[in-house]
Amino acid sequence: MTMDRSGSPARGNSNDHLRRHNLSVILDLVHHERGMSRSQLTGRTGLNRSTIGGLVSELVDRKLVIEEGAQSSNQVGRPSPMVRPGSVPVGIAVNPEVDAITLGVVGLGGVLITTVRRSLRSIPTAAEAVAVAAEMVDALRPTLAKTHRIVGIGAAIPGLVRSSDGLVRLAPHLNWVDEPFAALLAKATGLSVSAANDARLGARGERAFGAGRGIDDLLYVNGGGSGIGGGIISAGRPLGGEAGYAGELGHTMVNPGGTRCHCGAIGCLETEVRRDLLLGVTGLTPETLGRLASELREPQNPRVTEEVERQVAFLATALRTAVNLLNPRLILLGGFLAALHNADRSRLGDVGALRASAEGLEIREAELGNDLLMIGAGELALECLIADPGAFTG
Amino acid sequence: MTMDRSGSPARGNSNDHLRRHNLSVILDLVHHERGMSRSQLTGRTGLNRSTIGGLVSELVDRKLVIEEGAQSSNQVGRPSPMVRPGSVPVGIAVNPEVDAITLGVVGLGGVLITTVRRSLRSIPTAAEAVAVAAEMVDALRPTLAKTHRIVGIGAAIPGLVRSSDGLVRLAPHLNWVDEPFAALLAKATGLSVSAANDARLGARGERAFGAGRGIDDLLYVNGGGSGIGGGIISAGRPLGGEAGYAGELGHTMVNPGGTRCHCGAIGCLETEVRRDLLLGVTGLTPETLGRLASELREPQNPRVTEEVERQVAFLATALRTAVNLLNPRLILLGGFLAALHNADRSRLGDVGALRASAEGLEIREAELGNDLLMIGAGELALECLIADPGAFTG
DNA sequence: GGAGTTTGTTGACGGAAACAACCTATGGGA
DNA sequence: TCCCATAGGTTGTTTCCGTCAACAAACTCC
Repeated sequence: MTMDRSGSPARGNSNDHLRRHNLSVILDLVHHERGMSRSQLTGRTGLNRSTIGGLVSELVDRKLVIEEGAQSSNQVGRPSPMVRPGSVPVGIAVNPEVDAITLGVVGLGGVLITTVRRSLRSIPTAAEAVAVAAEMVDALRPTLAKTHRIVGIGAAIPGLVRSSDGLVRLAPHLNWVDEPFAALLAKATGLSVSAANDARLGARGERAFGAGRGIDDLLYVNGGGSGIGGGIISAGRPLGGEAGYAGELGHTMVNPGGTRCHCGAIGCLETEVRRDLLLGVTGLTPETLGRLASELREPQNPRVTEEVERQVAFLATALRTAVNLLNPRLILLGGFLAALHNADRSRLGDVGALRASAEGLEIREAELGNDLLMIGAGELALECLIADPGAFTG
Repeated sequence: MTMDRSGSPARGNSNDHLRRHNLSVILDLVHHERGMSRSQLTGRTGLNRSTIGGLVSELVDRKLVIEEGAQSSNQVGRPSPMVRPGSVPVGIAVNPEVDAITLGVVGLGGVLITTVRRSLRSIPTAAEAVAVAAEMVDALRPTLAKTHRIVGIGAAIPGLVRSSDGLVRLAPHLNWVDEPFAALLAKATGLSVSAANDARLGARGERAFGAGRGIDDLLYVNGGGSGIGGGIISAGRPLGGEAGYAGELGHTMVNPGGTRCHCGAIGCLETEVRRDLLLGVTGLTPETLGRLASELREPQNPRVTEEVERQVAFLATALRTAVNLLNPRLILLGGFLAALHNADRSRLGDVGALRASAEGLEIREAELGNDLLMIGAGELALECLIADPGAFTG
């Protein structure tokens, strides 16, 4: 509405923005809490209850929320009806990987409605991935059309993604360099597409609906077969940095005498702390990955203990640096890092950061598991809806 | 600014907040740009010119801004009057150090009006520092009372400060542990006091009025006689983390074979990159510090070159980690780190971060020099005024 | 069943900004 | 010098939105 010619965003607020903001705040609360009573909404927003009434009924008209009959709540006074996320608007999550493309349909409240996975014979080019994803979206459309409306697409990419336009700068394992994935997918589907790094979206997912709920400053670190990624939430917001590349904890230097990383540096966290080394000493394979946590916790072999200690020490070093730099309240570990943490909680319990920075710190394992990327990417897809519910008409 | 808090506090916005927000936006623009014409204000805020007229005249009435006669501006059309920061409201900056306490009077627009420094014979306890600072404030009061009004106090502390209440958790060189400095000073002066780490305020100062103007993602790193501190600005906001301790870049691990740091870890940046070592090889003393930059740039002695190379390599390692983690657009180096940078720009020109993260990166020297802490702390003192100009009456 | 409590509903009220005219002020270029 | 483009001032109207107060509804406890 109020666009600005000088580049920087307009910062004034008109009456129009006020309503939009309030609608957004309410929808955001209902979405993230998966339902709140009207009286809770008045308490949380500080708005008058008649105002809440008006705003909620607008959201109901737009089919963004539904009102349920009041529940018996053992409290005196008139019971307040529950406002729950509506099921009409959905976002589509897309996650291209080396051997498959996964799609998810995600509704408000972080509900993963459907997941579809298509295996691939070879590593897809960006164009191929777009074609397959678009085809999968088209296949979903007839079913969805009956009861849902697609708001947009969020893509979780295993690589560096420029946030401004969804350009994939580098996805090493897909062999993508400077591929305009989001733009291509938008053109192929006619939907608005946002893309971001998978670990960054993992952080969003855990913060919104996982182990990081309600925590404003957290760090999510994920260990996968191809490396270590991270995502930072600061003051309740995802921290992207200048272009969206922030969070690359895997390239923290932890061992100057280590091996050279594909990034050019030596002794990065992800060259020292590696899943394949753990699989090697435990005799597991990517197929039997599920047993990794228990094998590490009850090692059958001194070499396992040794390797766990080695990797945990490096992980602790990297986390120490991150804690000193970011002062998070919570660190969430995902993938094989969760297994490492599980195996040696004592060592990771105190990473040795500055006492003040560390004293409020908790280190836990991520919660959302396999659904995490779908939920995080869905969050990205639904973001613009929540920012401006007024633009949506069910 | 005051609008979006994604935490639990009330997040709704009433009509009242709207006016407050708009006043705040305008005052913020005028403050940080040190003056804008009314037509520029309409452009930047997107508000109607009659609205701007009303808001500006309220700010004029409150003596927060003044309007100057229009300037001749090579443009056709009626010239627009300049709106400049008013000189009435001032903040007081306080900086306790081991050998002195410095006070500054800072006005809107980041103008440092006065500086007063009182030397100390010995390292002050917190109580002593509070007493001296309060005395100095009282000495300033009669003069200031004629033409100014004190809005509050901002303190720059060489240590870890809890942002919620200004408790100094640890200031190693002052030997302070858990001293409620802000609360004590507030009680002694009757003014509202905020406190923060000095490097964090340096980052704010440079971002507001120094080399970081207009840059939303930057990292400021300062090297002093007692160590290395840092401050992060992310998405235009100071990054504090859970309790305000974020930014401790000095404790990034850069050398596992290094010496033990007072923080307990080994090989921290600040144990390897040290001003005293540079002074040692150049034969300078803290008193002749001014010549450090030139001595490093034109080394008279191979040992200087060697030490510079050693330190620059460690600094580059720490910056690499920070760039990968934060993806800033700008790194500003202050103190002796600026001299190091000056001595070996080529090495620091590319710290070896991920290509995408590094490509938009610039490394420069800080600009504000001696006034930096005063300006940063003044910014802190004036913060609540700018957030809610309606509460101020000249 | 009545008292007390909490909450939704309704309509009047006031604040704030947009918008529309219309006029004035100022400076550049033809 | 005149005309035009830009910008501010003033006044009124319109629109939107949140608050407020009074009332109605629904539940608990005695």
